[in-house]
Amino acid sequence: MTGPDRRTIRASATRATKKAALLQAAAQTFASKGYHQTRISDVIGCAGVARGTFYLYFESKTALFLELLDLLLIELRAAIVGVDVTSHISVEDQLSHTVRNILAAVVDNRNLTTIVVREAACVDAETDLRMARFYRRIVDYICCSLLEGQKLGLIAPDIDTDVASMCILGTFRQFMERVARSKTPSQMEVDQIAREMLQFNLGGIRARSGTLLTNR
Amino acid sequence: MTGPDRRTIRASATRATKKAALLQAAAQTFASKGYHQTRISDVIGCAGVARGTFYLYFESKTALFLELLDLLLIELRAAIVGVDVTSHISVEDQLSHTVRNILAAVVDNRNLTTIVVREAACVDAETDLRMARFYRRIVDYICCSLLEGQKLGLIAPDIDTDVASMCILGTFRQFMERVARSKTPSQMEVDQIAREMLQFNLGGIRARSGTLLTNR
Amino acid sequence: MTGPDRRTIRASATRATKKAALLQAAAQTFASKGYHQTRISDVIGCAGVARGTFYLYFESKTALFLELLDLLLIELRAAIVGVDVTSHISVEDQLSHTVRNILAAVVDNRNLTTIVVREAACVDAETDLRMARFYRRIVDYICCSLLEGQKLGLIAPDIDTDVASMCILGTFRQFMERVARSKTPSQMEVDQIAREMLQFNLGGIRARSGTLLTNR
Amino acid sequence: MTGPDRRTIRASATRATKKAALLQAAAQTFASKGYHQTRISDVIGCAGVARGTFYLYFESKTALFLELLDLLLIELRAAIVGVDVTSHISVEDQLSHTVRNILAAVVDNRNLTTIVVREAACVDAETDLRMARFYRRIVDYICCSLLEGQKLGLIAPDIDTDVASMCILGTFRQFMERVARSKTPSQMEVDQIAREMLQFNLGGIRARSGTLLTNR
DNA sequence: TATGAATGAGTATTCATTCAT
DNA sequence: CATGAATGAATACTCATTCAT
Repeated sequence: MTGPDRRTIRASATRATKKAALLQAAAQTFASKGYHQTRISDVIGCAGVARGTFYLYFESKTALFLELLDLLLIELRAAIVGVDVTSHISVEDQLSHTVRNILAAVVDNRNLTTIVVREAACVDAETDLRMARFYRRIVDYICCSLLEGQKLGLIAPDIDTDVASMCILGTFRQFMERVARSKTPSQMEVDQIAREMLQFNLGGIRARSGTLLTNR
Repeated sequence: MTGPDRRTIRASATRATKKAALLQAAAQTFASKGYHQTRISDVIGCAGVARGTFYLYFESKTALFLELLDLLLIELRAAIVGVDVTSHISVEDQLSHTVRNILAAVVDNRNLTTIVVREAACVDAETDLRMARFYRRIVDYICCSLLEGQKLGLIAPDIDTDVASMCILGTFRQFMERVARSKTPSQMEVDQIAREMLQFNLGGIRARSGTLLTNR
Repeated sequence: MTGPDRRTIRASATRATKKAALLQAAAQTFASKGYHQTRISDVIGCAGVARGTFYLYFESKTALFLELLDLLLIELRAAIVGVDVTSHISVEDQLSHTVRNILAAVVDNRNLTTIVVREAACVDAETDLRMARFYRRIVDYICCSLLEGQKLGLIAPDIDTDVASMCILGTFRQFMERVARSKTPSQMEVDQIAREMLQFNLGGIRARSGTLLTNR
Repeated sequence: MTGPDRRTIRASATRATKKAALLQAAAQTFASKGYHQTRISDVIGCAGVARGTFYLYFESKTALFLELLDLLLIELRAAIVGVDVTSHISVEDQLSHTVRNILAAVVDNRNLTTIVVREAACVDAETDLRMARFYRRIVDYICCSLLEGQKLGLIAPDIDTDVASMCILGTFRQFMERVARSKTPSQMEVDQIAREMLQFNLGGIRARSGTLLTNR
């Protein structure tokens, strides 16, 4: 009676486990050896799974990469929370929270970040496209937010929102790069970076009245 | 007949020509198809050179990539001119000039930029290392400059120079990414971007007195 | 509940059904895609049976083919009825009947014919052997019949029975080939072919008195 | 001066040699082990050539098969010579010559015949198509010839040329099958078979006046 | 019996590199 | 210097078969 149910449950549990194991193994191997240097053997060896089994869960090596890519992009999207100007929480605090979220997502997915930062563009036309689309959307989103801010009088009207959004994205990507390359930063470091990155970007979109730097 | 000199000259002329042709061909092909999708056949076909000849000029496909990488890094290094605080030209004007230089170098070497931005990290341990080193040096350089600025009282002392330099590099890299992906921007666009990027970054390292953005 | 008998019966009924379904599915798939292009998945998918179940009924893919092969060979053997010279029915009428039988068997088993004609020789050493043996027996049988006919004075003694039997088999095999390749011929067409094929073969073993064809 | 010429000559000689060696090796291996059981390793091992070299001369294993197939078909086509009714040589002698030619071509290309007879239909859609087309053309050719013969009064008008041409082709194909399966027949045997096969087929298209066989 | 997830041996093809000419 | 035919190591993917449930 409980036979089939149990079997089904166990089976699907195994299924989930196997796929997770493969994703985990791939994340590790891709991150340490790079996509092109990684052989299917490496992944299945690391996951403790037979060769054929791999293709039970993934159509191809590329498809596997794509799933990993999506995993990170989903995390990042989730971390990006828009600002609610009607909220009683100050915009800066909201932004502070979002920045911390994003940096945390990057740090928490160090392997994925490494993979994405280093190889998303050179695995495949598809992965390249997906990354480009992702970043374009982010830039567009930031740009729209800035324009909105200008309308609301929160941001100086003489800011080139196009360039500013590009710069802001750049600062975040450089952080991703840094995480991908250095050892995982401590929570304290991340907090400090979040704070300073936010300040830097806020400064970047602040009104350009007068020059701060002068050599006389 | 007229002696070895002439032959040598002609030969070395040809030599230079062939190598240049191969580099040019590789830059094009790598930029359009990507390093891993590019076959030696593609390069020699495009350069009009025989297969064996390729290996007279380059040790390997990787070595070829490395040379291209260096070409761009040299250009970029050349474009980066430090600020002379004793000069009669204002710091901001000097910076403005440098930024314009850098952006121009990027735009002028669009193919190389594309290649480097997309693949430097996933060709090889060596290329990866070289890129990392290059960017690390830049960050260090910026960081030192900022510290210097703080010492001179040009930059607010509460700036985290570490994070700020990371952000600044990020803004430049995002521009490289943009050039790699979009059509070549016009001179006017580049000028506008240079101006705004500089302002953004200057804003980022400006004293954080009071918040600019507030929703009350 | 009502005892083991019923269950057994039902089970064996299912057994017969499943096996028949698999044979049927295989006949179709092999005929349309060819043995080597057909995957076990295709067969079980078409038969609506689980993968493991397949191996309850057939030892291997080859064994399945062998069973299909046998099905056709049995049909063909059944269709071949020897001539009874003591019968009151004329030899030609008996032959006519047999030819019609054979052609009908071929047409009625179009899928099997297609498979056997096209692939029996290249599936396996075993299938190849079995086909060769089958055809050799047929040739031997025809040959013996012809020798018998010669002894009885029904067939001219100057006929090379070896070659003639080869030719006769050839005409039948060409018909099999034709059925395998074209659409199923109508009953009328088959009858016409049977009549003409018999006449052709009878003509082939007729006494070679004089040449029929002459260009003077 | 004679440098490049010689090299070219030698090179092309080697080229021709290598390709011929591969074709020869493939003919042997395919004939003895069958197309599907033959590995590229078998062919290159037998030809004494490196793996990559194989693909210098053939696009794929299938393409190799196709070339072998064409080799036989060309030989066979060349062996088929039409009858010239205005010639001073009797039609029967002309036919006799052609039949001998065809059988000789089959025997001389025993390996190819074996391959084609056994596998042409199950290698590929393309090979299958090519074989079908070849045989269809032959049948059509025979059929047209028979119709011509009927017009000229050389062949009885009550012959179904469609069926007769099918039968005739069948006799030849059965000979091919026989050569593919048995040891190479001696010249004498082939001559005998040619003579008898011709007589058989001539008998098949002779006027059906009266029955030869009768059991009373 | 029935199932279908797991297995892993098996192979055609690619392509960077070499080297005889 | 120049050539391009030859090389062969390297690898993703398939699919018949098994076996735990």
